Amino acid sequence: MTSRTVTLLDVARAAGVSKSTVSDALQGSGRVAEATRDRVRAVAEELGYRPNSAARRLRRASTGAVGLHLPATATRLDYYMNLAFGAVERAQEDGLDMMLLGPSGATGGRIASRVDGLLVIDPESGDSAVPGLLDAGVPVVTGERYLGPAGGPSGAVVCDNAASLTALLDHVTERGARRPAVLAPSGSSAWATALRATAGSWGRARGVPVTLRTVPFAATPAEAEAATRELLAADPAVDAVICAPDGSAPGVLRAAAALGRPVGRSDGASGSDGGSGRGGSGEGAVHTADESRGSRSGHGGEGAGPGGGGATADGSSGAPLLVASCVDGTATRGAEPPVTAVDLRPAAYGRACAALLCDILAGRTAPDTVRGHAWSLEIRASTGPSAAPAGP
Amino acid sequence: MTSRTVTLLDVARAAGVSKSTVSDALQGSGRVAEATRDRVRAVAEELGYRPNSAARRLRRASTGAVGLHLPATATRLDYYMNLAFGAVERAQEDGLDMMLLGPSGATGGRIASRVDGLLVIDPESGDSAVPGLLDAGVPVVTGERYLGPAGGPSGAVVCDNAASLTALLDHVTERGARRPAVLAPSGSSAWATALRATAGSWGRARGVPVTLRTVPFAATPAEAEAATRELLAADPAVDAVICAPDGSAPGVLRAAAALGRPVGRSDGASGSDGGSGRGGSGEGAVHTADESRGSRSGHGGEGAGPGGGGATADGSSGAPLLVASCVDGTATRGAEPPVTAVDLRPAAYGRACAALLCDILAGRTAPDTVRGHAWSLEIRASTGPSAAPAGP
DNA sequence: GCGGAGCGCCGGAACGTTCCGGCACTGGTC
DNA sequence: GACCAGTGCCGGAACGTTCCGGCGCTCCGC
Repeated sequence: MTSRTVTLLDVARAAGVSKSTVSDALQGSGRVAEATRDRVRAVAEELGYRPNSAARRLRRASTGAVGLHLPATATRLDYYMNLAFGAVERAQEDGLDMMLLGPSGATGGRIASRVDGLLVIDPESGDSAVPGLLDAGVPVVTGERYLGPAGGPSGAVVCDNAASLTALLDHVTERGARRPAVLAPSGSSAWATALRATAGSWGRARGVPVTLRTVPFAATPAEAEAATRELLAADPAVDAVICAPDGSAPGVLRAAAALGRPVGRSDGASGSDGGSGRGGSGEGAVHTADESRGSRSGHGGEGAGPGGGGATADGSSGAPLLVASCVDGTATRGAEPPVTAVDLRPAAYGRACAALLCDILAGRTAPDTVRGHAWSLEIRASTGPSAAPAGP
Repeated sequence: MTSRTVTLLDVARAAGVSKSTVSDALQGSGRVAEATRDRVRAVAEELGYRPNSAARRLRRASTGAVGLHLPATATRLDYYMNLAFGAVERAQEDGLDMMLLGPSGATGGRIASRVDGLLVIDPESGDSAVPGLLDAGVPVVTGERYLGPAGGPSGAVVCDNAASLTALLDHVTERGARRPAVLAPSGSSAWATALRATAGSWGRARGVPVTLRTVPFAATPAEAEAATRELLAADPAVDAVICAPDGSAPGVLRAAAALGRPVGRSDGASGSDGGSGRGGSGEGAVHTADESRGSRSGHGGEGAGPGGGGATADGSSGAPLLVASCVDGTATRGAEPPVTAVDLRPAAYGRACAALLCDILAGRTAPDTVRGHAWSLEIRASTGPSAAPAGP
């Protein structure tokens, strides 16, 4: 309160050494006797010395901060919130601050002077801020690859989205689905692109018709519901819906309910408990409602051909529907029934991105390193009896 | 690429003036002839001069950045994501960067040297990071008041939570509810505290028993569901549930469904459309079930003893239930039926907080200014026929 | 006893900016 | 014609740190 701030020089005078020695002692660098080092540390502590970061940065020519860019459409998705906090936490371990960059990214030109590196998550080639970020002159790590015209070399942390969708498709097939459909995200992000491609290739490889339908990158439940309704109206033989966007799975469930399609595997003889006391989300809820709907099988989605013919003519109304999502989150975990999903582990993903950037900045790894990030399949009631009853 | 960075001195030499003149010319300060100013500007532009922020900050003793602290439990809530982006956007307008502070806030002591001001959102007295932030020595603006031991003076942007819950209670009463219940958040945030207090005082003032039940600050749908089940089991006469936490409303709806309580107003003679074609979430779902409800007004109160005695013994099962939420968001908008909620307008709230901080930093307003933030009540199907049919 | 190696510490010199005092010059006034 | 006010520009001095070269001292080997 009295004196403004306490500087290196103050500590030096108090400790009876020069400012260089104080700097060396506190930084751990240079050659300083252990006794001196301890004394300086004690004095600094006592005086409440805090290094002036602006001065340090000026001298060291590094800002001590990294920037974080998220997709503009992200504001609805808790996925990115978790990712951001994971990244912050990891960056902090390396003493780096995290600047949250606005979606506009209008500060493109001068961003390089304020951060040492950049984290660009799910870059979309449609995002006008991205190119400026990619060659801002600082190391960049992208979360998922950038598919637009490349700038300078940049690291990346990628998920094997083809594998995860494949796992999902394999899973529902194993659980009895014969005609899966995929609600794939639009847009040009690597994630969206990979999912659309995989939906097609998986079907061709397995000889199974996969209905592909495109929905917005950050589709709302209502949009997913509408898409599902249209999907099922066009082809009632569809017996599994894998919906990609975060948070939209409840819409699929609602559509299923409205159309009288029970969700989950039919043979899962889970006694419908009549609300047994407290706690965890019971399974119940899904009960048939057999109206005979006009069950004409129109010519379906854009990707798929006319699909596997005949056989499904009708009578499939009321048939069970398996539901799964490509992104786990509050919505899938909390849905009724809980929805099988690929857990991308966003916090860990954020950590991984930050870790790679830290490693690059510290020179511990090459600036164009690409690392993978593991996902896991969370099997829940929406694709059959879950492995373990979900605890509270 | 050739020469490293272009400095003020480079511009000065190129323009044939001194560095002071360049500085004055570009900053708009000082006395510089208009012709010189233009020339310097042109040269700077041509050379691609970017001021070194570290040097500027060192000299000016300001960092050009503000910190943002969010509740540790926030990672699930898109509310805070929206708020954060609103704040970033506003700060950017004043040329300020936004640093995302980790939930741990372990960097407490030295934070003052890295930011010019702090935004602390929904500070909870249980959050150990908050006190350190509040007297970090820089101006602080809190989103909602901090109820713990106060540090230095700080500005605040507050919502009238008492008024919004009152509006909600008034609304459900007007729509026929006689025994509302509130699922109020635990914890010591101003928001939670106000809601708990208002639930009690509103009931006392109106002579209406209000059942108060506490749920976690960031309750999951499952937790809200369990709470609602217990609530309705203990007192089936409850005919409206107002659930506070963001994202948890679907749980209330599920509990209602499981207990056979239709959601919405019974008299809302909305022709039950049989799923008319495409798009928007239909209203459906609400169908009468006119049993005579026991309409006695027990002595409610927050403590809620064993609940209103007799009279409600039974028979009220199947009576309609009104549902509303204190926080609007994806979950309430996308629910089936859509849930009436108080829209706190998080992005605007974030903007308002940032705006106040900017004003304080710029000396445009006193450091302990308190401003209000307006909310709006979004009436939807869960409390009766919505005013306007929800568009897509 | 003397040269050299190495250890411990020190004194500047940057880093790029802003700000303050001051200098030269112009033009008006008594 | 001398003085004064005002304008336009400049030079240096900070801001607080890190880094580099160097200086004295101790200790060892021959």
